[in-house]
Amino acid sequence: MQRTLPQDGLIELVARQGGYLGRLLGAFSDEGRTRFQDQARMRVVPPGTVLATEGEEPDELGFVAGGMLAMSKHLPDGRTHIVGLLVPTDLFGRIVDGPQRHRVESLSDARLLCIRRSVFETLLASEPAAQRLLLVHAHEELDRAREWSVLLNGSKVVSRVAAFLVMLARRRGSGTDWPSGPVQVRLQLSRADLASYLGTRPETLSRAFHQLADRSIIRIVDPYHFQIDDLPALLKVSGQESAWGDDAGG
Amino acid sequence: MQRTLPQDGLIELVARQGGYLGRLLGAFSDEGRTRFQDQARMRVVPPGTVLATEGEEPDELGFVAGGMLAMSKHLPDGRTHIVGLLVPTDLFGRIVDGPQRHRVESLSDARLLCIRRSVFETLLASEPAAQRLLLVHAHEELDRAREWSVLLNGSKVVSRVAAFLVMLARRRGSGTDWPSGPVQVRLQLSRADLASYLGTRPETLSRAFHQLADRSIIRIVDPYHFQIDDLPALLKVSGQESAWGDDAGG
DNA sequence: CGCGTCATTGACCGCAGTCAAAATAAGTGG
DNA sequence: CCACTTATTTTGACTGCGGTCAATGACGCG
Repeated sequence: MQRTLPQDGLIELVARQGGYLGRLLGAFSDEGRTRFQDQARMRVVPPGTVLATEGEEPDELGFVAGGMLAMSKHLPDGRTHIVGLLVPTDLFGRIVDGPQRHRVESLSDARLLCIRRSVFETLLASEPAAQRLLLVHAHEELDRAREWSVLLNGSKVVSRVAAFLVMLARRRGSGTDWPSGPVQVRLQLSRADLASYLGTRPETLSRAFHQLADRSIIRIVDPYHFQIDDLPALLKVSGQESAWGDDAGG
Repeated sequence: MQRTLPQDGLIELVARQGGYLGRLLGAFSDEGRTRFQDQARMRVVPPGTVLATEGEEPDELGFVAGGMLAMSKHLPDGRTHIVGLLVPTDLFGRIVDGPQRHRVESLSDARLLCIRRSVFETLLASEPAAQRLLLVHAHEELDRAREWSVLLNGSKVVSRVAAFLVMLARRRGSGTDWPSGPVQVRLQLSRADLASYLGTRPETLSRAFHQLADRSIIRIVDPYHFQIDDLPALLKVSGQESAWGDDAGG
């Protein structure tokens, strides 16, 4: 069982599939892309692997090529909260100097494209377009984080669950507009992890899911698979209402 | 009553007093600093002034030189939430392209150092150190936003209020360590605004303040002035506990 | 003095956190 | 393949924090 997979093909694949890493590599010069390819290595990790802990200064950063990671913080009372999820093409680890501000841990089996921070930084120094992309991305993340804090704070748990399901569905059908039929989504998190992310408890989560099922909005295939039967209703519950089929004609 | 104040002295003052703008100007070349000084102008605005609304693309960005601004988002149900406060040396407006993601509004009388985005951007293009600072700052903001979402979600309202008071006290006594005596802090927000920021209602806020007063942790001088009588207890309630006098010996 | 604004206080109630237990899924050894 | 253990999800009963509605009090202004 090899831990280091054949790289070149995968990197190209990742670059082609778009997302953050794709755009970043697209902003690179051919030379930079080649150097990145030479220096990066692919890692495969099982669930529960801690990639970085709060306070330490890791010398590697990485892109998620498959699976799901979580960024978590722990409160003084011992509890721990997931402040963000990392999905394929997302970057983790510190781009700028300084200690890690949160723990990074794999929630599922994951494939990671890793590169030494020093290498990445010198590489970046000669790629102004990539630098700018990094800045743009940081601001996008910031906006997302603020929207998330509003969602966590302003709405009931059913709304958060609905919003999360919408997010999964949107990611699945990205690009093409909605076929108005049922769509299956897969949950890659345990109830406990999802609860931590949505700022609630597993028990309350279960109630929210079954409330949506009772209202015929979703169908619970098994604890990790859901079928969305009534997307408009789901959107309404999530509090987003519009902006699905309306702007998907790109 | 002049709306455009004498600039040069003020800019230098702001630069010297440190903070984000100070560091940014410090990273500029002498030439860049001069050009910034030439192009920036000082504005004075009354409370309630809307500097930018969600969706628009403002052609100016600015630094807060005095007073307090709020970044707010409104939910589909009509309610509005303050997602961040801007205090002196903070920057507002979009550095990168794209529409404004939240409304920016003055909560008090405020002095703003404004500059056209295009000017700032061309200025920045020849200042790599400043560019990097911008990236670092964006990531710091991101971490702050995530910490904030944990605070909003994980703790009770008294804890949030306590944390907010600690923040005010920390800002006031910045640099020097704690004299173990009572400290006065001034609130620059209405109860409604603070409630929106802390994710609660004015009524609940009032109860939290008076609960702290009943426990002799603070003294309510008037609705906008508080005296902190027992800082350790306040820290304990806020859920931060440590990290006050311990690391202030720089 | 009357009015409007804002903070405070009180009464009520619903959502969700907590504790506890049952049901289901998943893994282990015979 | 089945008995047994362990982990995870689901259901139930209870409680409390905090949101909501409503009334009172404090303050500033015309």
